[in-house]
Amino acid sequence: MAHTSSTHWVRELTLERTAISGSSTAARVAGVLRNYVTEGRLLPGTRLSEEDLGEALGVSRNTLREAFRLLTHERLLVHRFHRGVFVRTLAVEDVRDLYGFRRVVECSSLRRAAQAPAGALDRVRAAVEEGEAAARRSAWPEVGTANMHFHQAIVGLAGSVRLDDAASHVLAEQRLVFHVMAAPRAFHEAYLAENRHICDLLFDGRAEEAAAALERYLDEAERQLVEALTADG
Amino acid sequence: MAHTSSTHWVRELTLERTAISGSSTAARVAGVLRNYVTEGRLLPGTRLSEEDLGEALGVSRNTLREAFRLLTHERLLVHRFHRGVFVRTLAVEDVRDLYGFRRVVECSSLRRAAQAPAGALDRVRAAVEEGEAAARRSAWPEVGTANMHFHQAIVGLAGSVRLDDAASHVLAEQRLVFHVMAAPRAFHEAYLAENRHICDLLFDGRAEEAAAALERYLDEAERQLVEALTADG
DNA sequence: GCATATTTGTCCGTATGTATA
DNA sequence: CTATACATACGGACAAATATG
Repeated sequence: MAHTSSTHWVRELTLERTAISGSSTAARVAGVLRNYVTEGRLLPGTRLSEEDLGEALGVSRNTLREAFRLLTHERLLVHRFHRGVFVRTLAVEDVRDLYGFRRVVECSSLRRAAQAPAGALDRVRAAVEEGEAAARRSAWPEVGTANMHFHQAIVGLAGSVRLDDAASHVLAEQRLVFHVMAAPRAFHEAYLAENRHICDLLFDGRAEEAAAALERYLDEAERQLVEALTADG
Repeated sequence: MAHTSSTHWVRELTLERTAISGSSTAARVAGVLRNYVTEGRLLPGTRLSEEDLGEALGVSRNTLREAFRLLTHERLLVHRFHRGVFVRTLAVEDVRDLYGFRRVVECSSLRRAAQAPAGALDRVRAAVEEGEAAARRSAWPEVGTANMHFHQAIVGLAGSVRLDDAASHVLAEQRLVFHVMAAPRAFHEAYLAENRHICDLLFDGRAEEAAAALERYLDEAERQLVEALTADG
């Protein structure tokens, strides 16, 4: 029986069994777990028991393992042989790596904004406004989500779905480390004005300045996260 | 029974059963299939039957599906719901997408060469020399491989393993479309001098010029591939 | 260090739903 | 419309490795 400790969060898991749905069961299970991880309800280091989870979600071990594999490929989970799967724990070098990726991809995408596909620029502005609106409502988790949309929209300026895809994985992984910030509100809030500034430069056709601003922005965010990581762990 | 048409290539499949080997069975299966795809022995559009392949390789369907997932994640295979997995067929828009990714990632990595980690620059030069040596031996497939190493080394200048990873998938996917070139020798040979030129600019500290040269290079390669694709497809 | 219990790794058989001929 | 072939998903079995006492 479930003697293991991690029974709290398992209990509240549910899987939408509605309709036939185009996607597979494993994909839906992966979606549920992905939300739990990115929303911080499943913390890094937690072990995901095949038996407990399978029972809670009402799926077989084989399908559950399929969902695990999907999330392992996205780097949200890690698989240790004969020991199980765990929510990924990011180290300092992982954070540096993530920002190295983002500096290359996001800044370069900004510089190419002049050749951006139709509608891509508008999605950048929409993400900025989404964040500002959420801040006015004091909905801080949504501010964080809007911030992710902003950066995803910047990558979208390059017009490559493969680049969008790689960026979305990196941004999801990024959420594994946001929870170390003691004051997430202040952390995300500070970047609202930065996003607006970059957006305005972009619509002014000053792509090079926008890219430079974003680079300073990413440097600062990396510095803050590394500091928080080394402080407590 | 094997009534399906695709029995020729399945027959010659073998899986190294030697030793315990550090890697999993699925990883070895994926390696065998990856080689078949990148070497052009398994052509785009071919369906991979779970039953036939599992029997030929002597592995269970579960293990085989794991291998399929690995290769699907690399975009070498596509998975159509309830229809099976197929060797990916690239369309013109895929080629444009690939080069969109490469323009952003490779050119931006070149521009950051000044902050490249130790040894990264040397790996660029080594790849250039590897290609030149292979050309002197008239080993054209190896010239193609060295060319991939060159571009991978350029991305390595950015110093992000996640970026390296994304780039390696894109470069592997690129091989799905090389087979449409009627004269692969001429295609790869033409870029040997370009690689050397970019490498020299890089070692001269003229990163911006190197990035501009690479951009023209990628534009030209894309144009050639699109032309070849629209001609016969 | 040893013996036991638990968990994962691998594989099989089968039932059901879906697409194609 | 029927039949066939196949992927999807489940449940069970046993081996192998790990964790626990």
